[in-house]
Amino acid sequence: MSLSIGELARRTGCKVQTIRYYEDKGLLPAPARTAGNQRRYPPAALERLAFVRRGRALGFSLEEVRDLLTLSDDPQLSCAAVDAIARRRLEDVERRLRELESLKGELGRMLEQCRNGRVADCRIIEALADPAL
Amino acid sequence: MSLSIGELARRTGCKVQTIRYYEDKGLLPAPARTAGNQRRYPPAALERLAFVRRGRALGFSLEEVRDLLTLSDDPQLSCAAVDAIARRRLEDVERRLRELESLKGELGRMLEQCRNGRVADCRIIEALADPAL
DNA sequence: GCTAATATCTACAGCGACTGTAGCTTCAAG
DNA sequence: CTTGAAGCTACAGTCGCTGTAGATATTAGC
Repeated sequence: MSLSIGELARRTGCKVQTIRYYEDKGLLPAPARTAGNQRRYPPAALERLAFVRRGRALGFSLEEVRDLLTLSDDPQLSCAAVDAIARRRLEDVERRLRELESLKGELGRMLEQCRNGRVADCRIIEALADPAL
Repeated sequence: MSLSIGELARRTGCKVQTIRYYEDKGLLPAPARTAGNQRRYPPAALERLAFVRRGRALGFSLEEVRDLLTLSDDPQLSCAAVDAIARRRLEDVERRLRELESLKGELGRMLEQCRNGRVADCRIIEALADPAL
């Protein structure tokens, strides 16, 4: 019926401290407490936390996840705001991809040229020390 | 001849505080000081700092950069260690690239399906709320 | 030489998103 | 009723900076 924080953690693959952290940051509502002050969650908390985790796994910031949660709580709203958040995120991902692609290229070239000799002749060190880069 | 920290910052595109931070973390040697306790750098500091910045731009951690600096300071050593650091970094980049590619795919699919209607019908929110993901 | 503007100094707080720790209290099983 | 696991709060630490406060130093113009 109601879940302890440990149960909730186990079932969502999330650490206990992280759940408390999300509560502190306003992503999860403060749940009921036992007489001894321990948190007891309704089953719906599973879905809420899973939503947060999936959002995080997709790279949304906690703030974006909070916004998405707020939006999802009001189904009458237009979903343009949701679309905008996801679109911004996609642009971030694409920019990061381009950056990483070029890093990959540079690292790859550096490694290819490394003859595994002395540091004195190392192309990797040279590349890092080269003012032209 | 010798550079103030501000000059060094201006010439490397690095913030003054960042330079002090690097010194604190052992990436840059503590420079000479004026009578009034201000840092004065020899010209070689420009190259050292540039090395650090290029390493960071390539995604090496401060610790990796420190290791690379130590290696580059001893040109007699085999550069196998340098190669290993760069190789590990390349693997990180490649892993991250794969992750981002799949995120890009997911975000793209979510956005494609969004009809810009009500939140109630929003595919993005649905995707986040879907326990199957 | 004097003043005022600018630069630098140290020490510390804050970011984001957790994670770990200490020192308790509570809960559940036997 | 005991014991061990789980939970509680509060706080420190991670990484790589960045920003701030309040004091001191340097430099340029007059």
